[in-house]
Amino acid sequence: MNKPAPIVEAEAPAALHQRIRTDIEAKILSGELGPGDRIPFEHELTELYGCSRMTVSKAISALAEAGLIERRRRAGSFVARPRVHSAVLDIPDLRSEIEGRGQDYRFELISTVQRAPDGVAEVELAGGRTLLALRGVHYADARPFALEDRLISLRAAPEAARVDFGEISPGAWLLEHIPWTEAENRIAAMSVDAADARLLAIPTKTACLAVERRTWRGGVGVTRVRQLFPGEAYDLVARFGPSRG
Amino acid sequence: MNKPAPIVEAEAPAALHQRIRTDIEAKILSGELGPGDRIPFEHELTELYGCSRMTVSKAISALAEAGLIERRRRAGSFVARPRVHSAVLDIPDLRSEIEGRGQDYRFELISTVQRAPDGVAEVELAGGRTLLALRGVHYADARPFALEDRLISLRAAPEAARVDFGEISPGAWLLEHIPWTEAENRIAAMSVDAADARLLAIPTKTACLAVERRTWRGGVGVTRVRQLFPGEAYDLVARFGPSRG
DNA sequence: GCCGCTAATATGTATAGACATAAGTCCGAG
DNA sequence: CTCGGACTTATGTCTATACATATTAGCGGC
Repeated sequence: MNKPAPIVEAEAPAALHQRIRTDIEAKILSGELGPGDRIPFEHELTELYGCSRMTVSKAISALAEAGLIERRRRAGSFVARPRVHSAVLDIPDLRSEIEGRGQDYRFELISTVQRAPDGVAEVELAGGRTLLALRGVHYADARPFALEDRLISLRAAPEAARVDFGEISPGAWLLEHIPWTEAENRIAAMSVDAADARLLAIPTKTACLAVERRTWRGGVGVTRVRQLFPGEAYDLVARFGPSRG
Repeated sequence: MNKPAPIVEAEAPAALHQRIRTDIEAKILSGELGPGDRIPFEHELTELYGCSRMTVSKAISALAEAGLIERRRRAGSFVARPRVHSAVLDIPDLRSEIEGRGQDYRFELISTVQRAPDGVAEVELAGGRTLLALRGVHYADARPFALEDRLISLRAAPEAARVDFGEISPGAWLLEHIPWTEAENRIAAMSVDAADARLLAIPTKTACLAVERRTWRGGVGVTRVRQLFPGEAYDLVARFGPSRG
């Protein structure tokens, strides 16, 4: 869990535009250039590095796209000030997550029904058709790891009606057959009720991490899934740096 | 909380390289081009769009950097297959988050001590010096919103010893004075103990979302903060699309 | 068949020049 | 003094060209 101090300043990227980019990036990250400071004009960097403006521009544009700097015509390029703490969150596929720990993975289907929509999210998912509703438990070795409640749109994935989700977990099947292009994740904490607690083999009212994910493919709702993780057993790790802009 | 179906195909970005980029992106997101498929060679796109290779290259390189496609010399460019569910998580500044909801923000400092390190994370943070330890509550209007436990490295931020954190919340002060360049966030669920519950004005053992963040600046530990949110009152939202690679 | 050389090919990087566009500056007309 | 328009400047986009580099196909010799 320790963080190795990154070696900075040492590497010399082969490509010049990348060197320019990392040079400036280093100046910003080290604090030598603070938010609001102007970085040198393109024509100054052109002289400094003895290269053409395209090369400099490529470097600075990349930084701009990464949100580190802000470019303003006629004025110059400025170090952006960080706004929100933003991080990349990996929400792993449960099977690979569990097998990556050297444990056996198993998905046990508890129930599966087809039903008409009866809620806002359901209506949007269904698009006038019925929905597939699944409930199951992901196991790591013999221990319940997560409880999953899932709705699948039979409009987006008609084949889902004929799949045996006792064989393959719905997440894995969907990723293979109806990959999503947009997603929204919500993360909250909640106490498990008696029924869920029994399925997870934990005491009632244990604090659990609830992850709800809704996915779309080209604007059409594909699935909505709620996964409940016993709080002590699991945590999500998000890595990385500041978003600016 | 509804998701408006994105209008695709309609917009025509001013810049040609962006149009090429969004064209290909659309083909990938719509599924017309699946993982592993080869996209047209640069020279083909050059003809298709009637432009120079630089322009095409810029578009494809951007897609490659975004992880949507993979480029292989001599072979061509291929649609990358998505690997993990990855999303951008916004962890907002609490003040702006609360004020953005039209509520009053207030930070109340409960205690502040300087102490020598006594744990792994603490030792790394301290770097042989003492640490500043803070405890406080973020309020939205008159209601407790989050409980914060924070360690600040006096090596990375010696000025912190002289700051009145009753006036400005530590997070805001740090962001202003010692911005971080790397961070690690952990998210878990837990039941509050009696002392924390009293500070948050909630029943003991309520499920809470626990967010722990450690930040560094150029490899030097800056701060470690644990924030406890009453589970019902708050959730984190992560947006966006698949990470590939 | 296997090794190593050569040739072909697609991408990677860079250049110099051109014109477009947005946004300040400055000055003159009213 | 203020409102517009002309000028200036820095970035934004694009071209045509050149050479570098990685990877594969194919061929010749053993």
